[in-house]
Amino acid sequence: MPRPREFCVNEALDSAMDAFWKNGYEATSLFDLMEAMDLHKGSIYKAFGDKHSLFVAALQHYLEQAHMFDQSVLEDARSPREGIRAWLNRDIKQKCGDDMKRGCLMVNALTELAYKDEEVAKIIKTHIADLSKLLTRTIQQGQDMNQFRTDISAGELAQLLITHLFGLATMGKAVSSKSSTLQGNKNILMLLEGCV
Amino acid sequence: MPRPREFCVNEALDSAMDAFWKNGYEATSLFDLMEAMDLHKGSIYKAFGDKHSLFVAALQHYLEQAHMFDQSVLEDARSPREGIRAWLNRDIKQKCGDDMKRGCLMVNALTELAYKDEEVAKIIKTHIADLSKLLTRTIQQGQDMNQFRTDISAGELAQLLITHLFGLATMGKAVSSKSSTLQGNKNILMLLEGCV
DNA sequence: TAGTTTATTGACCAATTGGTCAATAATCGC
DNA sequence: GCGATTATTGACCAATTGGTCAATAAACTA
Repeated sequence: MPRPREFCVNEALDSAMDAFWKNGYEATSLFDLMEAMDLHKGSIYKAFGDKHSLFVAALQHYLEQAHMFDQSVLEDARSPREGIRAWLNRDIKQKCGDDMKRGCLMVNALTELAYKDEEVAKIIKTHIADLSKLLTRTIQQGQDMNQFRTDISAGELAQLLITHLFGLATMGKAVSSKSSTLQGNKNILMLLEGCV
Repeated sequence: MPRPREFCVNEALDSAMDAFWKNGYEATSLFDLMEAMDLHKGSIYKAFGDKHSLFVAALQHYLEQAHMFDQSVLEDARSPREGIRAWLNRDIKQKCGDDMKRGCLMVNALTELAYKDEEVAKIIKTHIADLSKLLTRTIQQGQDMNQFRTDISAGELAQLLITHLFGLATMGKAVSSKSSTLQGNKNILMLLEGCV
C-alpha cells in the first residue's frame, strides 16, 4: 500500500561510503552527500536518519564487505602462507593508484572520530577483534605446518600484521608506490617466517 | 615604537596544536581555537593568518619537536639496538593513557587532509623522508655491529619501522594497553634481529 | 475510484561557520 | 606629551551548516 522507494538503498549507501571515504566525516557536507547519492535531503533523512547515522551505516556497509573479503582470501588460499601473502597484497594494483590516497575508511574513521565518538570506536574495535581471530587462526595453522616462526605467538603475530596494515593505509597517503609496497609486504612475510 | 604583543606566540601555538591534535582540523572551530589559545579572533588572524595557516604552523611546530626528539633518542643511545628500542617505546608511559587516543598529530593530519591538501601532504612527506634517513643510518650502524639482520636493507627496515609506528598511532585509538604495546615493540625488535 | 500509506520535493530555519574591519589601546622614539 | 606603529577588541558579515516540515505524488488495497 505504500509508495515504494525510488532508489536502491545499497547503491545509495555505496555512494555515501565513497563520499565519506574520500573526504572524511566532518568535511563531507549534506550537500556533498545529496550530490553523491543523487537524493534530496528529505529522502536521506527519511531513509537513514541524521548525518551521523548515515555515516555509521556506511561504515558498517564497508566493514561487512571487508570482513567477507578477508575471510575468503584467507580461507580460499592454498596454504596459510599464501593466504597471508594474498591478504597483505589484497587489491594492490588499484590501491597504489590514486585510490591509495583515500586510504581505508575504517582507519580514516578511527583516526578522525575515535577520540570523541564512542559508537564508531566500538564498531571498529569489534571489527578489529574479528579480524584478529581470523588472522590468528591462519597463522596458527601456518605455525603447525612450519611455515611461520613459533617463537612469537600466533595472536601476537596477528596483532603485528594488523598494525602493519593500519600503517600501510596511512603511509599510502603520503608515499604510494606499487613496488615499494610490494617490497615491504615481502619483507614483512620474511620477518614472519623467521629462521626455518 | 609599535605596541608589543601581549601573548607568547610559542605558547599560543602549543595551545592551537593541542586543540587540533584532539579534534582534527575540520572539527576544531575558530571558537574552539579562541578558547584554547585564550585569544580573540582578530589577534589570531593578525598573528597567524587564516585557520589553515594556523594549522600548518601548529603542525610544523609539532614536527620540529618530534624531529629533535627522534634525533636525540637515536643518537644518544648506547647502541643502535638500544636507540631503536628507545625510539619505539618513546613516551610509552603517557602515550598509553588517555593521551593515546589522540594519536599522533602528523598521522591524524595525514589521514584527514592528505587526500586534498597538497601543502600538508608535502610537509609530512618531507618529515617522513628525514625520519627515514635518521632510522636508516642507525640501522645501518646496527647491521655493521651485527645487531640487526642484513638480509633486508637498512632502508627497507627503516620503512617497516615507520609503517609500524604509523600503525601504532592508529591502533592506539582503538586498543591501547601498555603491556600489549610494549610486547608488540619487543616482537618488532625480535623480527629486526633475525637469526643471529 | 477512493482511501491509506509512505516517498519525494524544495522551501524554510536557526545556528554556526570562517573571516573582516573600524574603533580603541598600548608602546616606543622624539 | 605627541605622533607613528602595531595589537586588541568585538561588532558585524555572508555563506554554509545540519536539520525540519508541509505539500505533493505514487503505489497498493478494497
